[in-house]
Amino acid sequence: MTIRDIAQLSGVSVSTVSRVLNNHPDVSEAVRRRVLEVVQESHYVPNNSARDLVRPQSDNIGLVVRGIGNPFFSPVIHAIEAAVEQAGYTLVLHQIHSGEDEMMAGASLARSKKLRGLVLLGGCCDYRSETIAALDIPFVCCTYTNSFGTLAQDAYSSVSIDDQMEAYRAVRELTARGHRNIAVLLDSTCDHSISQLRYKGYCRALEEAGIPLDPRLVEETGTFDLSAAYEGARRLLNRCDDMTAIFAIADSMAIAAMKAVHDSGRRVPEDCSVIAIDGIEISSYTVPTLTTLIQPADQLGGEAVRILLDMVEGRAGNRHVLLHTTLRNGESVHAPK
Amino acid sequence: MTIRDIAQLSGVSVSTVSRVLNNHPDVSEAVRRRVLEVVQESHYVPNNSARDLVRPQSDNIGLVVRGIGNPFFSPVIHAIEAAVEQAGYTLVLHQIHSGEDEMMAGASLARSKKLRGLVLLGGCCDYRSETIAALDIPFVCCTYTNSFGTLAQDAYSSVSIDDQMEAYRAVRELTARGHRNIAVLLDSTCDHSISQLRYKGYCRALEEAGIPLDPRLVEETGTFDLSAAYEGARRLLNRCDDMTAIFAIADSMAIAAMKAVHDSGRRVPEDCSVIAIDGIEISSYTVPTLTTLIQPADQLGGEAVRILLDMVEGRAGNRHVLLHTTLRNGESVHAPK
DNA sequence: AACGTTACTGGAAACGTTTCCAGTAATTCT
DNA sequence: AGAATTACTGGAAACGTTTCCAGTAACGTT
Repeated sequence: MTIRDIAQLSGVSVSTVSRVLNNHPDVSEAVRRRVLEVVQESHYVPNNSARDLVRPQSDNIGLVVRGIGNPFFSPVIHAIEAAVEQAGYTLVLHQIHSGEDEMMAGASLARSKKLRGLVLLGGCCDYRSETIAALDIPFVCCTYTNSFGTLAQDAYSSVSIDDQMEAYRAVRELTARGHRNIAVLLDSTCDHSISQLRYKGYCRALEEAGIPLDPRLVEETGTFDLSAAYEGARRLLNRCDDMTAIFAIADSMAIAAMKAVHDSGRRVPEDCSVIAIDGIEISSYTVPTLTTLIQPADQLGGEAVRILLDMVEGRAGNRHVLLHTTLRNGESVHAPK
Repeated sequence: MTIRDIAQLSGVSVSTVSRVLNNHPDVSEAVRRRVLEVVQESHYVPNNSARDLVRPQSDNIGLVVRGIGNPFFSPVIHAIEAAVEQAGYTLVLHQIHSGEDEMMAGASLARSKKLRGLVLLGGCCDYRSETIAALDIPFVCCTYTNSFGTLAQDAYSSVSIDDQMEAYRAVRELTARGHRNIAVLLDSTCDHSISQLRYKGYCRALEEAGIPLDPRLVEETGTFDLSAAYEGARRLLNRCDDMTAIFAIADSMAIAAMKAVHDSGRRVPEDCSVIAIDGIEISSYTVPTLTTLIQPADQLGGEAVRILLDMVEGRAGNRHVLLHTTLRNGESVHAPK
């Protein structure tokens, strides 16, 4: 079933059918109705490949995400999709796995799907100029900042929270209450990641409170899943019985950590406070509820798309936007005994 | 940058470049290397649209999922993607929202992307023969059974747990321990859904235990999110102070329910037991851990793809597979006081 | 030496659209 | 009435691939 069949069936030319399908003005009402009718009853859907092939540019926006399963990403992806659709574009979603390079995946996707722009979600940000050059469409990084200075900042956009600063704020919630033996639970799925930035914030907060950095209190899990976080927290609990608080760099890790605290016979928050950054839905339904800095997920996704489309449609150049978290005062933080 | 440029740059014809790119045998080693080299350094990626357009059939398998955010789907999607990729196909993921008809979305996707087969995840299963006919490629439904008899069973495949039976098993865990005032927490995002099947299992278990069905103990939430489940559980708790157990039809709802129980001043499981079906990762990190029937998510996804590819490649016809859950004995179930 | 194979390569058609250009009929203007 | 405009329609090229077919050169065989 092609456009030619439709043309034949409705007794008009191929061009006319095309015009009807694309809402071009120059077609009579009678013909338009007739064609639409035929289209309807023959279940015809235009072949997207042919369409994309001939159009000078597609309406495709790519989203490359590392780990769709990450619960924090759910609302972000949702917001991105909504914004993209609302603007009349189509979202092409591509997941990448631990080994892959998201930049390469993005470049490949961009060429093969003729993308207008690209959103990168949850990647490692160790891009170099050559890599960026390989990708010659506008792109925006979501959920991490470039604070390492190795990137060509003016070649792309970003929108994220200030990971280092927010981590600093989180840890200050603890130091302000008098905690001094504060552990940090990191993940290390990639080198220059969010994890490192948040770790820096942790260090700064300690330093400012005059607390020396104690390597025993730093725990880095190899993979990003709950069992790894749980085991990490267990090691911390075994190693440091003077620890009074844990800063986890993600809500999901914090949930695992709270469980580990509980299983060790201690209580959250009386014996050990837990704080995190993210604000996923489920963390306000745990017992106790998690105290965390909520990332504005909707805004993150929405803003990312807005910035990207500004670039795509030539309204504005690239820019870097920082959003702020809001503290949710749950039940998992307390002054130390 | 097209295949013609590559041909020019490497001094061979377009056909030859194509052959190199598609690993056809009839090309000399020297030429192959030369072409590959040029491809490499010019970052050339074939245009997928053109490719799909000309090939008699694509390598695309579609996945239409209702609510990517559902945590239970994460491992299923992961398994599906892995299996599809492993078989040399490409997964095209499409999310649909509450209002949309997944069958129509699937049909549209199928035509426009030239899909070889389709996986439907988490939809409502109110298909009629006409609708199925509109989609003329093999498809497999994942995560729900057809127990309503309204479907043309031999027109498609399915793989899922026996929702009614497993719900029955879950509730029997409660009746066997002596519970008699057992509530059920349903969602109602679509009419003929998993929810209804699990509800039937609940009814059967009660009947078998000689417990009359009490409508006060049936709570149906409008939407599928944690806050709705939480509110539903709260209503139950307010309404029935003789209730000693809750059967939630999904882990995530159960987590919200446990929170509601806790917030009402009662304890899980001493005052109120909670059991569910799903087995998402996080539900074994709650306090207390959730007792639930674990669905074999990996197997579900893997089997779905296997069945689908059997149909696509003509190795076998359609079939309906039922998988079994395994009980995870958590801490959320106890005998009533 | 002529021939059939084999190994490789190039030309060209085809896939299903969109869009530019040209053409026709109807309508309005002078 | 004729010219100019308008409203609509059809033809054909183009998009970037793959693949069929034909062609050439080198090689072994009789």
